Amino acid sequence: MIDASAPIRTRFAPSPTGFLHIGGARTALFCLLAARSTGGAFILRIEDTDRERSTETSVQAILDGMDWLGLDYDEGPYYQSQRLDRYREVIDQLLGSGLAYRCYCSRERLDGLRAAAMAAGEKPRYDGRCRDRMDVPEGIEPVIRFRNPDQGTVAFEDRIRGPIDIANEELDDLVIARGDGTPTYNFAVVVDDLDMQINLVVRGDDHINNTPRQINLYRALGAEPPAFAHVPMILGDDGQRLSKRHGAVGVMAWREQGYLPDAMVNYLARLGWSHGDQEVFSRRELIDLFRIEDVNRKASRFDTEKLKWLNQHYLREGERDQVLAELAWHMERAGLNSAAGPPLADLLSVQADRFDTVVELVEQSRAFYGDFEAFDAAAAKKHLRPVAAEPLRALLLRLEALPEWSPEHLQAAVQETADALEIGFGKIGMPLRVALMGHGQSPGIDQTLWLVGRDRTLARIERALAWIAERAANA
RNA sequence: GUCCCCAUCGUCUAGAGGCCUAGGACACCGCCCUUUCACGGCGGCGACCGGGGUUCGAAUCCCCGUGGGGACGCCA
Repeated sequence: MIDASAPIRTRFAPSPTGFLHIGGARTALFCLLAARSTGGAFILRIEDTDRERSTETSVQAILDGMDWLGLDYDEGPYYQSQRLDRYREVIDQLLGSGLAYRCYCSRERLDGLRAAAMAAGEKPRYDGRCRDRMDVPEGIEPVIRFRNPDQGTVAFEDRIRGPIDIANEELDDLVIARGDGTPTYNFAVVVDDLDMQINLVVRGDDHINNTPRQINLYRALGAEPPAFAHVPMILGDDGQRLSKRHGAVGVMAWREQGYLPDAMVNYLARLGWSHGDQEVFSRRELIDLFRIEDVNRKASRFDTEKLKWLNQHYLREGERDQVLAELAWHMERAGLNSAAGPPLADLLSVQADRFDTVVELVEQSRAFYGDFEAFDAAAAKKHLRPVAAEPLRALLLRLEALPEWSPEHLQAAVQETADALEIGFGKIGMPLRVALMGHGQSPGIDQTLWLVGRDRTLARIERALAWIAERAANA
């Protein structure tokens, strides 16, 4: 048995056949948390034994995703493709001791076996035909199969699910090496986890069925299996299994939509794991409070609405450096020049609590960094009317004379203009807002003026006045 | 089909036999705040899958059913 208080060594072992998706990211996060919470180590291993499907691009995408989320590993990345000799060695060892054997059965025969078993209402499994085969058929590259025990049951204590046992009769002699000599998944993981001294395997619950056969492999190698923790899967918004149809497949796609790494991590942590009623967790708290046995058993749905809420929270309260970095990234992506307007820190100070995502924030801030083409028709029709001309003209004079372009002075200027004309604040505020932004939505008028800046403000008020005059002339 | 897993508000979850007339969060609906849009504050709506047990007492334990998911590959 594994000492529960010993430092935990976990690994995240994705196969590079796509980007890092939500489910993988959460598994990686749980691995990291389980390890760090005990002062252990988190290892990254790339499972690329399937050369057909593994790509360099995918490896990079996974690395980028983890990097963006701040899921830093203590060791790795290790690549299975670089450990082929080691697998060979273990296979020979197994072959030598009779615990594995060569199988010459054709795929056609195997397919037939499978079909027949299904038809007979049984679980498809290899019939062991080559188990004790003595002859060596020519012209066939045999696969290597593990001689699985056919008596008894394999029992293990899942750290999340509790006790699980499966009869060996349900298992068959799995292929551990392909015809070309490369190892298959179930075998390579065992060798790797052993060599890397992993003592807790955290992975998706679709692997529960693989666990007994892997345990048999550990035993055949004379080793004690590690502890296992199978985390439930994450479903899409619609309750269906996550797939390409769900739009944002990779975590980087979420970045593009304006979500922050800390929000994502917090959301993912809370999906399938909880600590009382707490919703917001810093990374430090996550490490301090996380315990793998507190993870849920039920599959959970990914709820974008709640992610948005957390994102809004982190936009407002999150670590400034991270938010600013994401903001800068999105500004550039939106084609906006951060240098052509207020400092991003100023922008953030007034816009942070107004939007859920960085993308919305940036889109609604365009007017601070460049000119807009035209006024929003409805807003202009409602607010840029002849009655607005006088207040705007009066305000223009005050603003031109303003000694200091600060929110306080700006607020006073607008208020004084309204007072002098004996009109409500809104009678001047709304036309001004449309004049400055092109539409009717913006932060408080003082902050809007502040962010737009003196030169642009004066020019835009004049432009609005000209527009009003022209419209009156045409009427 | 066979085996395995799962099951509390629409969603994420608290709950480890009495603290539960089931708590929190998101969403939704009101009200308040207000120069727009938001933020925020207050309040509301809203769930223990069904049936049997066990027990003085069950959301919590057991069994069956139902529903969902997963695995059955020379993929991982």
